[in-house]
Amino acid sequence: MSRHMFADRLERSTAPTLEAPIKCANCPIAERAVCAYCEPPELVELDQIKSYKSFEPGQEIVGAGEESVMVGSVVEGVVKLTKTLVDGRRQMVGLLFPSDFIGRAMRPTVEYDAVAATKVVLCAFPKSPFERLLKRTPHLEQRLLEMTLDELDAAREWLLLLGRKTAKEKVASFLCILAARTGEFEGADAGRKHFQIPISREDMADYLGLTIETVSRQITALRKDGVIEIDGPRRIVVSDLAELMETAGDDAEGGIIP
Amino acid sequence: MSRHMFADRLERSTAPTLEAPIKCANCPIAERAVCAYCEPPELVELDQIKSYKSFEPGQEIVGAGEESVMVGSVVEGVVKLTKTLVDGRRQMVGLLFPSDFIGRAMRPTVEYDAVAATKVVLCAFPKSPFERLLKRTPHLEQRLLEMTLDELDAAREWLLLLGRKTAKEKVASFLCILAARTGEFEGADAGRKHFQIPISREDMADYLGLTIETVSRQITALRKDGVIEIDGPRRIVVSDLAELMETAGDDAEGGIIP
DNA sequence: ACCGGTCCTTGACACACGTCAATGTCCAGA
DNA sequence: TCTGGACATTGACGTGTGTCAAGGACCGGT
Repeated sequence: MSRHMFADRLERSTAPTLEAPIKCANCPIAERAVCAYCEPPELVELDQIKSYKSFEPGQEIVGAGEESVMVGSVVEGVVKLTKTLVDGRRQMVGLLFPSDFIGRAMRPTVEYDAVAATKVVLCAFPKSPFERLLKRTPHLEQRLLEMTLDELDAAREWLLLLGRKTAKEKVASFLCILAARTGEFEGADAGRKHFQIPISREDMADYLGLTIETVSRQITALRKDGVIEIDGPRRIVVSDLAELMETAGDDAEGGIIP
Repeated sequence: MSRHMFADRLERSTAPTLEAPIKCANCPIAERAVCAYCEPPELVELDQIKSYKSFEPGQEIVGAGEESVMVGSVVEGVVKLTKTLVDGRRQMVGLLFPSDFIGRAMRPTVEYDAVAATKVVLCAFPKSPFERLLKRTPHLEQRLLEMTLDELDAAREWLLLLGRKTAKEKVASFLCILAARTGEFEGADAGRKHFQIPISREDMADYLGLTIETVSRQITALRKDGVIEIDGPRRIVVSDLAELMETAGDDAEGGIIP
């Protein structure tokens, strides 16, 4: 995934005239707010205050307790949000993929650490003008509300996972979520699906409330069960998606893959 | 807490004229939307579609998978939101107190069971007219966004609790949260604080991702440590709030009690 | 007062997962 | 090619919490 690939995708497909909406790769905020036919002034303003920011793997984007000054969208890469107890125990509380909203609109401070899990490109807006724009642009506010509701739904599914699932179910659930979120960009044929795990075992452990050793053992167990195949620590082939979902413990019709 | 107490609190303090805002006890939706000075038409409409609904302890308010037809506010009592795995393991994913929003605006179905944990009174609005109103009333939508953001913050703190805290820390954290949410209505003097636990041990276990036996044991342990005193299973006296928060594992300055 | 049910507490034991430690794999840099 | 470090896997063992079971406390109905 080279830098010049990013550059390509970030090119606007059209100029920001009032006649045509702006295309902003993987940034639904800019893309949707920018509707030339209903609110021309906002469109240009939002486009003008946006900027792209890049981060290396492991680099901190913003830390817990800091003042919230930017909001935006993930354009490329994966961002992890984590909370840490005084003695160092860490729990992931958010995992953001391209097109996800990042930042805390309408809140003064950040309550978690946001760290790049891979190379990351953000489409960022300064918080104050974005909020002013938000108040004047109902359909933008509505869009933000919908994204927040999505995150809340995901968080509630996550609570169930952390509180009541076994280690094996946790790992299987995580792979299901990954298959749903990243698999769309990769191969899939008749129940088989292959994709990259974009984060380390340590990050998986922080996501699932486990240790890296347990994560590793459960992945091995799933391989021995014939549910997945492994090609290097980061490359997964799901042999039978239905069986993986069975192992994850959710209802078969449960909406993991919408 | 008698029925006639509810009736008292539900009385409108003023008539719903355009000159004076409506008071709706513990329903910030109706109370805030109803601002006679900025949006008179919405105010009257919101007041006209609202209705009060009562539920007995254990009664289901709405079930997972059902169509979402009502939204509203908790006026009296405590509502639990739970998710259940196919084999019956249950996890609480929300615990609503008076003034909390309940229901799923902008979503077609409900993804969890909502059950009255105590006697409950809701201030309810039919979903469709409420949503239409929402789109025409930016400050109402903004209010809903803020409440959703609050819930998301609480959910993230909850993820940390479920994923990384010990049983003792979980129970202590829960008591801290209760002290913050219900203690305001009860006694408090110089570090000491007493309040009722409004839910059963089973509900606590579902909240904390534990079994009732472990919850019971940890409460006993906290009592033996001298952190709390017990007067019947539902009545708690926090001897030293600072020490309880210490036991909960959060940073001392961490914002459990805002 | 007595009974039955529900809720809570306490104890003995089991096991899933954490902890500690060793080994393997891969890759960048010398 | 060798080496050091980061990351992942595997094994042996310990422990926190679940499971199973018994008993206590309370409450409403008869």
